[in-house]
Amino acid sequence: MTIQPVMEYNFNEIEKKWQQYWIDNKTYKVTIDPDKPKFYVLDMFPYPSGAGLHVGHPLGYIASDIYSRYKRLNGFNVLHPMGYDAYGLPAEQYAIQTGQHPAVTTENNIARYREQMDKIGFSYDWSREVKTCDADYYQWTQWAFIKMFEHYYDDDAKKAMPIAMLIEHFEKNGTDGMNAAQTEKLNFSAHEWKGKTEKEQQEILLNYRLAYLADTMVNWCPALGTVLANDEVKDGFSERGGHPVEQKRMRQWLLRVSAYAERLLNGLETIDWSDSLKEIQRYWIGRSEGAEMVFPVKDSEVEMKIFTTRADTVFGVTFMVLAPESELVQQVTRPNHQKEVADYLEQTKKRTERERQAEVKKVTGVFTGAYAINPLSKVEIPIWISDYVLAGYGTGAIMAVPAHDSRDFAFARTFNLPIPQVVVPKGEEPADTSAWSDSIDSKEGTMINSGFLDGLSVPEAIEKTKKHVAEKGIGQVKVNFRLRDAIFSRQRYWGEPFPVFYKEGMPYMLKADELPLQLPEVDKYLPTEKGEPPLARAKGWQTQEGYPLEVNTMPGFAGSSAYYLRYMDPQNKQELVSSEANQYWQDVDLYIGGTEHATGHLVYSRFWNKVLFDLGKVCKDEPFKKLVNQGMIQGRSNFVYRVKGSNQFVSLNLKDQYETMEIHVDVNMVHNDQLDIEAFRAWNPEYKDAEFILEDGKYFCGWAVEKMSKSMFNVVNPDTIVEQYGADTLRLYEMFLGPLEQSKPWDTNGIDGVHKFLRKVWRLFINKEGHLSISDEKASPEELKVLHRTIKKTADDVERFSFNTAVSSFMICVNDLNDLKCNKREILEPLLVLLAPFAPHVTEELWQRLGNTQSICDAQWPVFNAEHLVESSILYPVSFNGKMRFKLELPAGLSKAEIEKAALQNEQSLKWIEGQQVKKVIVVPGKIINIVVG
RNA sequence: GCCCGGAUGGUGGAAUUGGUAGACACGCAGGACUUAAAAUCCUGUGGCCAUUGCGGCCGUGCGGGUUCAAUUCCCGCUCCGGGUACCA
Repeated sequence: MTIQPVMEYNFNEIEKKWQQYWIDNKTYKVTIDPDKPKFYVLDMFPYPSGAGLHVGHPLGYIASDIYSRYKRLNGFNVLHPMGYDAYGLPAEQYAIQTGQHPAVTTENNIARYREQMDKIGFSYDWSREVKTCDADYYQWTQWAFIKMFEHYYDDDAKKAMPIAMLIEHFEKNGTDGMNAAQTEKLNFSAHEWKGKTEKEQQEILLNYRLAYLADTMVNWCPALGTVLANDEVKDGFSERGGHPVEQKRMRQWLLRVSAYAERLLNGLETIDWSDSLKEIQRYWIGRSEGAEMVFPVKDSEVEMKIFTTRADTVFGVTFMVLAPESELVQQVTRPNHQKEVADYLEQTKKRTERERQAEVKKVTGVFTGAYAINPLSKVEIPIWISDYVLAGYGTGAIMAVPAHDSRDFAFARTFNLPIPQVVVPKGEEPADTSAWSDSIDSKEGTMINSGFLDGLSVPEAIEKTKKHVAEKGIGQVKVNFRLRDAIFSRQRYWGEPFPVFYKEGMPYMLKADELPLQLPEVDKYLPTEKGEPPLARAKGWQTQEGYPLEVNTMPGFAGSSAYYLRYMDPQNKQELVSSEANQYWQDVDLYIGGTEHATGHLVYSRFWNKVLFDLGKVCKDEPFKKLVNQGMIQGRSNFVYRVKGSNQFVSLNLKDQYETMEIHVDVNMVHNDQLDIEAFRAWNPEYKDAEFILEDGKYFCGWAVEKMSKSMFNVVNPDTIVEQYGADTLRLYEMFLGPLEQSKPWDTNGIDGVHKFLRKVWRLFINKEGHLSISDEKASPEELKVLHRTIKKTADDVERFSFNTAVSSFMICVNDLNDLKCNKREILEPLLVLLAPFAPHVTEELWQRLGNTQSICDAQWPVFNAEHLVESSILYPVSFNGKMRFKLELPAGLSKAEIEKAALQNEQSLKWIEGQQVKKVIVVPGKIINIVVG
């Protein structure tokens, strides 16, 4: 590194100085101030991993920091906090391997994260820091869980209600007239309810509570020794670690997220998130409107209830299919088919989730020997069992329409079932289905072979069938959701303990004054010999009365579901957040984070918030008003080319002359794709005596975009950049790299450009001797135009999160001021304010040198004055047939006709018109002139 | 398979409502300053043709279309990235 002369821009010294100043003066501490409008800017808080921050993490933090500072300069009281999602699997895995307490490693990692963040100059109010593993914080996670246990969802009121009201209802009317979200449909009278034991009653109530215990099929990950939520599983493997996941039946805590499906869906209409993110959530929630229809089973009392979105195709049904797990399987199977069915069930049970995923195309199934009766056509149709029907969706049973559903089609072909066509696409004739290789689309077309529906269009037929079915009492219109309840138990140590104890095997909640229930110490972070979770190892893990405490812990998303509320009032000992603080800060105005949380955190926290909203604890139904996704920073790897069988390395453009091997090199010893040969020799003893075949005395490396990871040697640390170029350069460069939302590789090739820019800024103020050289002369119209153009552009760009173009506009401005040799205070002082959100350190320094005694954070955003941009003349591009040919300077304010006349009379136009006729002239005043000839 | 994004010079990218394609920056080439280097500054830089000046033609993944005018709108395709996957 070169040594900076004193008078030059010395970023190391400046940044240290101002970071200390901000701490000493509590510059970023924020309190409730009713005289100012609030603005809440939030980053998704990080999980503090052992690897520290790499250069990709701060991308969103820098963007949100710029926005926060910008809002503050515009007079807002800005809440901009940060904390840590401190519970998680990696710390626990590390603890299992090393025996070190996860609290210790987590604390170390947090310290490292903090140190790295501090070097970048963020404007976080650290006095509001939240760590999810602090008892002071997780007390409120436990509290919220108790509230969920104590409430159920009323489908009529469309909100959460106290469970006491449900009990009251049961005592008066039983289940009659009650409309609550539930796991299983129950029917009992008030008399029956009163006749039950407490244990039985408690079991029944679990069917309704928002937090409940139930036997369910869970995603069990043997390698991690725990269950996982749906969003933690990708393609049959755990998202963290990539271990296989299988289905297993277990008694677990769940959150009744599905009760809020409709509200979670509708809420999306009211918030400003990207369309793609909303689309992901819509799909995940998966609303579908259809009909529930009843098919009687022949020679039996049993009725099969099915769900379909295409009731109109009911005349095309040739068989029924039950999910293997369906309760009806036992009821309908005929004695002479018992063995085949039992064999099939055994066989499907053995197939893991992974195999089912991998063999989607493999069709399996078994006939039950029973027949159902089509309620419309009265035709008898066979009932089959197949694992392509899911127990968890709809009713676990379907009516199969093979001609118009590809899965039903494949099944019918495999088992030789009839395939009658019932919908004919527009402009086509009925076809011979035996010639088809797949089902045909039936979203549009005309009904055939469908009794009273014949000749109707698909939408007409759907309506008519629904009506018919409702009138005849065969079924009802029904809405189904794909969204599942969230499994909330983890068989792990490093998470929030449940505030739960057991009496006669039934769960009960601790009292509010018994919280927090602290995470106990254990001798090992492993399951017990009996296979119980690690907390079962804790000594005295029971209540004072001796009741055993829950041994599962909460999942990762528990702690992140309400942290944004805690930041509003982080030290409150009485409540999660006071109503005063909540009324003032309300909700998050801007949330920045990665799109990977689309189906996890961003669903759970919306759910959690809605529950608290229903309980009157928070004032907003939706927690995150606007959300911006930052793109991922990918790695950019560098390669050297070793000549095979030698210790010789050949530069990129000469490598084709040799037989070479591509080897990853650490990108930190490559600059602009040029290898630092000395660093390379020192990197690894193997390369100590390496020889090089150079181009023009330089060694050029090849490159590729890959994941940022240690093994590719392409991890870049923000601290390295800060040391070399300064935090202000890092901030500007990360923004300059491209649009915030776009994923892009980290590439330092352009960083010199932004660093050079900051030095140019410095020199506008400071002369070669290192003294302030500033003039109080009145600014020229030209200088004012440059400034005001930049004020407008910067504000517009920041408002629409186009930070890369904002940086460009600063560069243009500084280049222009350089050309004008401008060193006037009237111009340079406001310019500093514009730049302050992007480069807070250097602007503070120059601001102070200009004689200001207050931090630039509290300056005022300059007022834009359009008058300075008024032009007396306009340089018109003149096009012929749409092609720009020359430019014509005309006075501003001419009429269309005058502009047209001037353009046609111009000497240069004659050449382009020559020999042709002017057919038309288009004039857009202030923009363009287009002359059509031919 | 389905849904959503994207594709612009050697590179990152700009063009906000259909109106001058390539702003800004990197890299590269040449020059100034210097004993030399670094730093700094100046000039050029989409491709092809012409180069004596002017200039001309092509060009925003590919093929069509709408329009006076298309990177921008419409139709059909290719490739890349993300989400999701038996959801009836």
